Amino acid sequence: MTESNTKKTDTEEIMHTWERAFHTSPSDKKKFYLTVAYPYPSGAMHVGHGRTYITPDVIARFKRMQGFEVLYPMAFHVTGAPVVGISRRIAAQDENTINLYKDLYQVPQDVLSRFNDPLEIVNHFSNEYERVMKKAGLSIDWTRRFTTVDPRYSKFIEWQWFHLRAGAHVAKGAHPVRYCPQCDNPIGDHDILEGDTAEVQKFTLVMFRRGDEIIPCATLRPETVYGVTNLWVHPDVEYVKAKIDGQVWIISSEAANKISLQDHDVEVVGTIPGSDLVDTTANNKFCGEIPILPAVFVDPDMATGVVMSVPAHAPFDYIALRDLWNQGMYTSINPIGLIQVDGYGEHPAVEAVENSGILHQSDQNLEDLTAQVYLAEHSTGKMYPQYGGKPVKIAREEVAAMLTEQYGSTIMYEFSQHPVICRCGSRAYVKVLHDQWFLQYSDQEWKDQVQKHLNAMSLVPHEVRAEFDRTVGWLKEWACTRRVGLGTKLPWDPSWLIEPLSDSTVYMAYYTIAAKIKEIESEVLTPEVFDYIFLGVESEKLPKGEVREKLNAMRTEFLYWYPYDYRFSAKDLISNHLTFQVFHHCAIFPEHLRPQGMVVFGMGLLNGAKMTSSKGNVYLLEEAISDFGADTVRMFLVGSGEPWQDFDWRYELVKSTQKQVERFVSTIQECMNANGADTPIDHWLRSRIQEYIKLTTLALDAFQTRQAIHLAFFSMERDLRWYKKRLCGAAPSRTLMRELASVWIRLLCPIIPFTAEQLWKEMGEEGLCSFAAWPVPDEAAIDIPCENAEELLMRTEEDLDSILRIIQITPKSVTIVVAPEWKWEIFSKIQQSSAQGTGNIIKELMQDPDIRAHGEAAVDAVKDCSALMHRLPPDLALSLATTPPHEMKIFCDAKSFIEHAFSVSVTVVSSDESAHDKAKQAAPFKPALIIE
RNA sequence: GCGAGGGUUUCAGAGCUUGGCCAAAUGAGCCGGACUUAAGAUCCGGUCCCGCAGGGGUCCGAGGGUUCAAAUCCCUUCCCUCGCACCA
Repeated sequence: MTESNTKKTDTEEIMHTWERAFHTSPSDKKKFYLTVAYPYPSGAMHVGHGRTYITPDVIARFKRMQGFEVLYPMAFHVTGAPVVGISRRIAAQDENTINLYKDLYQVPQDVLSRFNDPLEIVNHFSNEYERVMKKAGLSIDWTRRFTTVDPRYSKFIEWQWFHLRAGAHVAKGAHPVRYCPQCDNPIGDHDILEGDTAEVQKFTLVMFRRGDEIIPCATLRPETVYGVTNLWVHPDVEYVKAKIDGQVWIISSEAANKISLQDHDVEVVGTIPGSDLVDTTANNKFCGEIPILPAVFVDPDMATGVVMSVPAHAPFDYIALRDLWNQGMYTSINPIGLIQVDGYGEHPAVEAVENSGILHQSDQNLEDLTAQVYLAEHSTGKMYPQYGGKPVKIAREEVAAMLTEQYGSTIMYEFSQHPVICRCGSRAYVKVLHDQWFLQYSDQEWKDQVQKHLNAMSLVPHEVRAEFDRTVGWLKEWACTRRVGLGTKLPWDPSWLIEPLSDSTVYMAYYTIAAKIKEIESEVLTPEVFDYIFLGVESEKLPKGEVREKLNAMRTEFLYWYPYDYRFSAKDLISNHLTFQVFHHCAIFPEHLRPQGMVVFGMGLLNGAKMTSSKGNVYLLEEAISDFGADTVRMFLVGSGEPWQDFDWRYELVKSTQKQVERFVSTIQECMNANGADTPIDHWLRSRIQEYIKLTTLALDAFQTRQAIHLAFFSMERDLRWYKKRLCGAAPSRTLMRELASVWIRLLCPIIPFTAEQLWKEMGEEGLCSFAAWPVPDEAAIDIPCENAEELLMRTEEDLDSILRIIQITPKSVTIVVAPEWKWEIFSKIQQSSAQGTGNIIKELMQDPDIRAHGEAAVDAVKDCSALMHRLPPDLALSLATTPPHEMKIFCDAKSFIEHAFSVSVTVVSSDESAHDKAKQAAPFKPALIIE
C-alpha cells in the first residue's frame, strides 16, 4: 500500500478546502452545466463507476478554470424493483446476496441487518457514494443532492406526467409481457433462469369450422391461408374443447391455459383425442372443406396445438404430407402454390425438401430449411396475381387485418422457444396486461420533433449519431408503469408506479432548483408551481408572499442554468435513456431549453474481463484510491483511452501511472528550485509551451482527456528533456522554470487536482488552483523559425546518431556541411510550384537561368528536394520554404552542444567550401555529415 | 438474426474524414547502460528484419481491386464489442 503523490493529511486538508468551494449559484459569469446519469445505489462504487463520474469532473474543472460558472450536480436514482428484490433476498437469508454485500461491498453487519428495508440499502449506498466521490475529488455541488423518492421530487415527476398526458404522449393499452404465474408479475431479462433468448411472437389464429366448433390454427404467415390443403393434429394428444368467447374451440390443453392469460375467458367443457379428429373435416372461406390429418411434428405446447397445412410453402407440412403419400394415403391432395419467389419454382417448400435429402419430420435440419424458405419468401416473395399480387411483406399485414376484421381471427402471443423459466423456477407464459400505460414513442410527430432537435445537438463522438437516429426511428410504445418497486405514483391512476427509466428524463431541470426547493413544503408544489418555475406560466393559484419570492429565485436559477450543455452517459443507454430524455424534453420544454449535447462513454474491463458486480469481477473505487491515490486513479481512468473508448483496469498500467504522477511532483519541485540564468534556448521552450496550452485546450474542448494528458504531460516532459540536454549541464533558467511550473500545474489540475492543489501552494500562489485561471497561450512568445531551427538540430542529431551506430568507429571529428543557397531556392520554388510529377517540376525549374547554371547538379537537387519535401509535414515544409532557416548560423550556435553530446570536434562549412565527396549530398534541412 | 461501432507493430493506443510526412506518434512492458551499499526510485539508450554512412526489405485481421503511390479509398470475407424494450 502506498499513498502516492500527496500525503494523507495533505489530501484531507485539500478536501477540506474544497468542502464548499464547488457550491454554485447564478452569477454574471457565463455558465456551463453538465450532468451525468445519476447512479442507482444498490451496491458499492467500482472503478468503472469511477470513470463515469471522473470524466465529467475533469471537464467541469477545466471549464471552471476557464472562467465559467460550472454546475456539476449529483443525485441518486432509487426508483425501481431491483433493490426491492435485493432486500427480499437478504431478508430470506440468501447466501449469495449476503456474501456479495458483506464481502465485496464490505457492508458492516449492523448496517446489513437493516437491509431488509430497501430504503435502508439505497440510503446507505447513497451516503457511501457521496463519501467516495468526495475522496475521488469530484467537484460536485452537493447542496443539490436528492433521491428520486423524495416527496418534492415526486411532485416534480407528477408535474412532468401531467404534461405528458396533456400532450397525448401517454395512453392506456394492452400489452403482452413475459409473465410468471407464481410470482404473479411480469418478468424482465434479469429474472429469467432459462430461455432468455425467447421472443414474444405474434400469431394470427385462423379459424376453421368443424360443425359447431372452431379449430383455431396459429400461424405467423396469415397470407398463406389461400394455400391450405388440410389441418394437422398430433394423433396422440388429448385435445380439449373449451368455451372461449361464446364458442367452442378445439385446442391443446396447454393452449387453453395460455389463452386464458391473453384476454379470453376459457372454460374447458370436454376433451377429444387427436386421433378422433383425424379424418374428419373442417372448412373456411378460403380453402373449402379440407381434411384433418395426423402429424407428429405438431407440438401441443406451441400456440394452439393445431396447425394449418400449406405444403407448397412450409417444409414441415410437405414432409408430413409426403409421409402419408408414402403410405398410399391422401394422394389426391396437391400442394397449392401462391407465392412467386426468386430462385424457386411453383412449390418452394417441395423443392427445398427434395433437394435437401431430408427424410423425416423430426429431422433437426428441417428448422433451418424452414427458416431459409420463410426468409426467401418474406424478403423477395410476391403473391400470385389471383391472390392480390403484392409483396409478401405487405400481403401478410393486409391478410391478417382482413382475417381479423371479417373472419373472426384473433391474436395469440407465444414464445419463440420454450420453456421459459422464471428465476423462481416456475414456468413463464405470455400474458396480456391490461390498463398498462404507454409512452407513445411511436407517435410520428413526436419522433419528427426529436429527430429535428437531435440533428442540432452536439454528439460526442460523432460516430454515435447513427445509433441515435436509428433509435428514434425504432422506438415504439414504452410500457411506462409498474406494479412493484419504489417510485412515484401515476398521479391520475395511483395503482400504478411510474417506471424507473421514465421518471428520469427531465430531472436535469430539477437540479437547477434542487437546493432552493428544500425550503418549500412538498404540499405547496402543485403543477402550477412547476409551470411557473420551468415554463414561466403565471397563475392565480400560485402562492403569495415569501414563498412566491422563493419561486422567483428558482425561476431565475432555472433560466440561468438551462438548457444543460452536456449530458454524459455510457453507450448502452443510447437505445433508451439518452434518447428518452430528448423525447421528454421536446414534449415539455420550449426549443431554447432543450438539451445541447451528449457525450457517450465506453465500457470498463478489469484485467481484460468485463467488469460486472454480478460476477464479482470488480475493483472498488475506494480501494483503488487508497491503494494508488485519487490522482493516480483519475489520471489512469481518463488517460488510458478517450472517454468513449472501452478501458481496461490493469494493475501494471495503473502502477506506472502512479510513477508518472510522482515524477510530475519531483519535476515541478525541480522547476521551483531552478536558479539558472536566461539562455537563448529558453526562447524555444517558451514557444513550445504556448503550443501545448493551445492544443491541450482544444483537446479538452473536444472531451479528449487522453489527448490532453498526452499533450500536457508527456509532450511537455519530452520538450523539457530536450531543453535540459541543450543546456549541456547548465542550470535551467529560474524565470522560465517558474513560468513552466505555473502553466504546467494548471494544465494538469483538472486531471490531478490534489497534486495540483498541493504544488500550487508550494509555489506560494494565493487561492485554490482549482479556481486559478486556465493558461492562455501568449502569441507573442510563439516563434516558428526558432522552433524550426531546433527541429533541424534534432533531426541532424538523430542522423548523426544513427550513422555512428552503424559505422561503429570512434569519431574524431564531424563536419556539418550545409546546403548552398541555390538549393534552398529550389526548395522554395518546388513548394510554390503547382506542377505535378517530378519531371514537370524539373522542366519548370530548369527554365530559370540561375538554376540551370548548376547543370546536372541542379537536376539532382530538384529530385532530392522534392523527395525531401513530401517527407516533411506540410506545414513545416511551407514554413521552411517561406522563411528558410540560416543553417550555417544555427549549427555554429549549436556547435558546442553537438561537441558536448557526441564528444567530437565539430566544423560547420558550406557545401561550396568543401571538396569532400559527401558535401554534394547537403540538402535543405538535411546537411551532409562527414565523420572521420 | 437485425442495428451500431471496431479489428494497427509485445500490450494499450494515435493515424485513417482530406491517399504520399508511416516502420508507423506516445505511453507501458522488455533488454542494455549510468547513478548508487542497494534498489521496485531516477536518468540515458535500444526494442520488425538486414546493413561498418544517414539506406534497403517486410508490415497495419484475411483476400481481391482502384492508383505513379494505400494502414488510409472500393468490394468480398472472418473475428470482437454494444444494443434489440419494460431492465437499471
